[in-house]
Amino acid sequence: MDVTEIIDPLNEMQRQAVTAPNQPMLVLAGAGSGKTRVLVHRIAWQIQVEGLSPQSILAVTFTNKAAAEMRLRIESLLDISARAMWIGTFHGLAHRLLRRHSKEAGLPETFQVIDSDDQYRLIKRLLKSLNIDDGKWPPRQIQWFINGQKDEGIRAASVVETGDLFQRQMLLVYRAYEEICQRSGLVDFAELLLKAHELLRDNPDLLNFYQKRFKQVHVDEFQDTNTIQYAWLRLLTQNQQNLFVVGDDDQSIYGWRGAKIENLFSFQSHYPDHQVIRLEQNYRSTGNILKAANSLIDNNQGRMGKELWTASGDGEPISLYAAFNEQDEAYFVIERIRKWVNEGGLRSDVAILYRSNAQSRQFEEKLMSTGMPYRVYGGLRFFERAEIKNALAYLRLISNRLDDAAFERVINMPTRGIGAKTMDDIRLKAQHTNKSLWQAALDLLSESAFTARASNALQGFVKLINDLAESSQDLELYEKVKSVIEKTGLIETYKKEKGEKGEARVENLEELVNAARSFDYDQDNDENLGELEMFLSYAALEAGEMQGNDSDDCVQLMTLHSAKGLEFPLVFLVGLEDGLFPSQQSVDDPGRLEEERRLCYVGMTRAMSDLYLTYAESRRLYGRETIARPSRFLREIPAETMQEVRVRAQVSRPVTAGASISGQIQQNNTFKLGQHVGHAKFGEGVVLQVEGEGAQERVQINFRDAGIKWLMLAYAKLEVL
DNA sequence: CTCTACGAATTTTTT
DNA sequence: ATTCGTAGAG
Repeated sequence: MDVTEIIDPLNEMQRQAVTAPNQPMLVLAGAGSGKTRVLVHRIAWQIQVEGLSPQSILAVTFTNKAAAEMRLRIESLLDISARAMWIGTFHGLAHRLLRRHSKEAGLPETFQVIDSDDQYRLIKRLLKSLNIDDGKWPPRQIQWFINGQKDEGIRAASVVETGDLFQRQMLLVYRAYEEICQRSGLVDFAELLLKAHELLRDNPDLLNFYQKRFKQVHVDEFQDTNTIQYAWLRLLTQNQQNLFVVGDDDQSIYGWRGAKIENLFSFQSHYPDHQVIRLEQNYRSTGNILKAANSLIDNNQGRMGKELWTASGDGEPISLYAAFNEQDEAYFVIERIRKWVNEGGLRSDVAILYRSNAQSRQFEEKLMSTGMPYRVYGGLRFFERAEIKNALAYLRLISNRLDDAAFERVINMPTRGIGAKTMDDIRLKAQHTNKSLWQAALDLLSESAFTARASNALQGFVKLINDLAESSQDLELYEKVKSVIEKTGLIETYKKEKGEKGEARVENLEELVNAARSFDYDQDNDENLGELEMFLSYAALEAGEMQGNDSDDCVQLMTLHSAKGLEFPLVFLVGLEDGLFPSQQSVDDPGRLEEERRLCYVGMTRAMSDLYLTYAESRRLYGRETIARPSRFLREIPAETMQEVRVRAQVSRPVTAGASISGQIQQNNTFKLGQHVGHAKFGEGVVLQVEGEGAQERVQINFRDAGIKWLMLAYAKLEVL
């Protein structure tokens, strides 16, 4: 292969990064500057030119999606299989290490990965068994504490005690939690990273082996690494100084979950011989958008310094729309999307970005009633659905009877007459004898400690699990899954469940069988573990996307956080109000405010050619009408890049769904949004909405004294003030 | 065990 | 407003 293929598509700075000699490298890659391209080409360069073998390449990302994309692009560039390379998420690679060296890591060979929901339930149950009031000590907070400590690399045993009551309580649970996980063979996400770090730290031979094996270590989105992830990277690269990281301090938006933007600075002192390369040429957005984004982010302190520029022109100005309320905001956005589509634009090229999920609703309703296809990113993923997790819990229990989390989950699902009392007895026994719930249940059964009824029910359950384990022993994976959802009565229960919900659940369970059928076992077969166990790990580590409506041409709705890394020709950044964005909880803390600003920066730089910023003067939030001021971020954007859209003068909206589908209806011109009116009985008020036409026309009015009312225009005698 | 009612909370999310 | 979880009744 010709080296020009690797080099030619790169600009000068990218080329410098790709072809740099082996030394620590920090590539500060602005939004849209070709960061993934640099990583991919760098790896290709090392294989093609430096002669590294694929197995000496390690590349770490944060999401499975990013890892998959990188792998794909390397394969298509080099036209070789990237299978031998270690490309994956921090968690995925940590998992692989722990599977290979479970003994050295002090884990049972069959350990299983639990997701945050499992973790939450486990903690909740733990509190109950420790007799801790979960009202006073919210499980969420404890989960937060435990994960926070683990992210910092701190074990319960090594927490520095302050004598603080709060801390003492947290620590108590942390210790108990560690114990129960160890006993049940369960590993949570943070534990994967922590254990992987300890594994290398405490086993010099292993560390040495991997240090030698990985000639180059690449990290994507380095600004998002937390303490333990960076520590792990340092262990691997401290001898060979072969760490190549790509990141952007201006796009660090995960500080709230432990990401340490400081790692970017630490890198420079930990690797004194490093080289820094800045990628500032942007290939995505127009000049106006970049100018605006640059000015905004310039308000942050202590940046590493970077200014995006583009070789293409200024483009259209950014549009700013001041909506009357959140309804008006949604209507405005959807009108503009319709216009875009009418002019031949693709819906899938349009994104509506918001700060919090609750904001999607307004847009969904209006999109739905307009009949415009859309897709909301972010809800429950496939493997996180309750029915799926129930089925998986059965499989887990079959694989490992010590799995207390799975036991608790399915002991009475579907209901089989094992109630709270029986469970309490089992928990108590387990706690006293320091055994698993399963063993405790067996012990209690042999002691005939239950009423006949409870005893029967419990025996039935024990037999069910044992029989399932035995009968499915030699079955194909998908047959195992099938047999589980049928013989446990799970699918039967959901079939009886009324309505669409039950139907959807049955479908999901059937889909689970399909997922098992198409599970690619060979790929991960190097980890001497059963197929079922690998499938379960896969389910936990890769929760799977939502239903794949990818083929349809849909408007994309998502939070700003989930938009990172994506780009769209037309972007609506909505809800730009103080208190909403930046969120109320951040406005008083300069650090958090800066993170919000970076979030805004990320949002703006998603736009390729057209960017709309909108805010509502009044918004219904948590059931209350609130008056908001435009976001402070708007004032940080230069006026010459922006153009205010005024539609209220000509168009009276919102319009109802039916009306807007039928198209160009004539609206009355008397009662526009925001119009002050008087009513004989209700007094003075302001028009909020107008809908319907002719005799059906109604207006919604916010009366100063009487509150918000809908009035039929034909009957209500309204007076224009 | 299931159903109803009431109260509390309510940024962001991946693994 | 809405959702979610728990407590108490049936």
